[in-house]
Amino acid sequence: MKKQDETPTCDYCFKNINSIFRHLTPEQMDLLSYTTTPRIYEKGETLYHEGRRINGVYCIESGIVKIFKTGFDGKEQIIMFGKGGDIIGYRSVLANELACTTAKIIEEGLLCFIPANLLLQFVKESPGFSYEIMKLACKELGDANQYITDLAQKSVRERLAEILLHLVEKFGIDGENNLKISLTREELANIVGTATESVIRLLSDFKHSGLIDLQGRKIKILDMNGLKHISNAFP
Amino acid sequence: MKKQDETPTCDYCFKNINSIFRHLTPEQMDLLSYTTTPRIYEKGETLYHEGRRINGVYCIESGIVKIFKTGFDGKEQIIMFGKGGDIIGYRSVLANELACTTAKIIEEGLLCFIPANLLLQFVKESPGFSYEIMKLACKELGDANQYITDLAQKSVRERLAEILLHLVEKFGIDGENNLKISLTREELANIVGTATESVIRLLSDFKHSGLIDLQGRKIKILDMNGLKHISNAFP
DNA sequence: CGTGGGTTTGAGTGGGCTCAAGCCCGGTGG
DNA sequence: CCACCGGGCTTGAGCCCACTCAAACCCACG
Repeated sequence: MKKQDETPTCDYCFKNINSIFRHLTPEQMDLLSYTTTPRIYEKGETLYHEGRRINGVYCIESGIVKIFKTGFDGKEQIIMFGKGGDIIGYRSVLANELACTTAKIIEEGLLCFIPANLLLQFVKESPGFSYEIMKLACKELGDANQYITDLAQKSVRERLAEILLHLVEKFGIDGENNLKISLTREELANIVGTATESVIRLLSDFKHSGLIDLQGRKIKILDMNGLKHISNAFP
Repeated sequence: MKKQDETPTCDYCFKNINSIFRHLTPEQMDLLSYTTTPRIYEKGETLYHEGRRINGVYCIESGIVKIFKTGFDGKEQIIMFGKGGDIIGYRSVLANELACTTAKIIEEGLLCFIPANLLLQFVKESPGFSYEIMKLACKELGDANQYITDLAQKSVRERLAEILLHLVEKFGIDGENNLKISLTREELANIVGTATESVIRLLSDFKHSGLIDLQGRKIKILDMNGLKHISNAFP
């Protein structure tokens, strides 16, 4: 929560070995650093709104962003989370469509905004960058297809177990096996695609089966293999 | 069903104004025509298998391809259909992963196979082509996100109505308002993500409500607006 | 010490699944 | 030509998962 005095930098985003920007030339990197201004975004801030125009993408240096669609009756469906190193919003910019999701900060962090024209310039100029973005989209598409199948065919119980494992994979666990991301029960329900009460009952069920332990929002993972078994995934 | 004597060509795929190949140079187009050999694929043939390596993509000149994942218990989940002008399999080739879906012909037609290295060469050489593929992936990603939300939040009834409208949009209707794609009840169920019996009951329900008419596999669309209303989509 | 957001628990219900049987129709072989 | 077969389609019965509604609890915070 304490404010940082030093000028924030986007080293993790831009210069990391796995960064999608790693194929840019030094000149392009300079342009990127020059054009973008990283800043701290606080919990609850909205980066972009479903259905509105989006004139750039966000690169996440730290923090967590939830990306969701709003259904017919106003219920959120969480599509994915973004964390350090991720780039979000590129779908709508590249497809030149209105945003199909809303992005909201759920854990404060440093992000930087990259204007659409700069992104498009890099796409045109750099086949390497272009290819990275393409791979990213294809990867997400594969994940989406998997989730469609799960939603269509698996029970809520299976899906919840699977989601817990996905969260472990993406955000990791601390020294005491606690999941590093903190979500409300409702948010969990909005990932799994079920009612809040169902998540509560199933979590409590998992706890009594010795698979997890619960302390408020902290979820301690006790038996990964048990969860894998329930999820019917992760072969 | 009658065999064609003339050499098949891929004009629709390659030279159409909306083709993703439209930004290729004449030399690249020649290379494409020279390298690929279009052929008729018959109903039931499998283009590629989920979980196996895929060493190229398919361009559909005519016919219909169903693309599906196989769930834990062997049930198919249809992810999308491909028709004339579509290109399929690029996801796995570009992400350099095993195929995440299976592709099977459900209506015979002319397709041509484009080897992975040729595709990748074009991606590297032609920013225009690269951008087209990127847009395609982004478009599909948007559709996938929408379907995730629908599966998670809508009833089977709503989803079935929506799927019927999607099929009208993609495949059109003939002079008598019959849907131009012919699917088994089971296939319909495998799109919607439900049991075959549920589809049958709901179709019969829609028929009694005057929304559609049924003659074997033919589905006649009588009331688009009624379907829209039920689907809670298409604003 | 109230207030409100999040969480938990219980009761009741119904959408949609499973299982089972029968029907329809085109194909096949005696 | 007819009997048989099999795949797809339809209908019915029963059940259970998961949703809804309602009430109470917890706890951080002003």
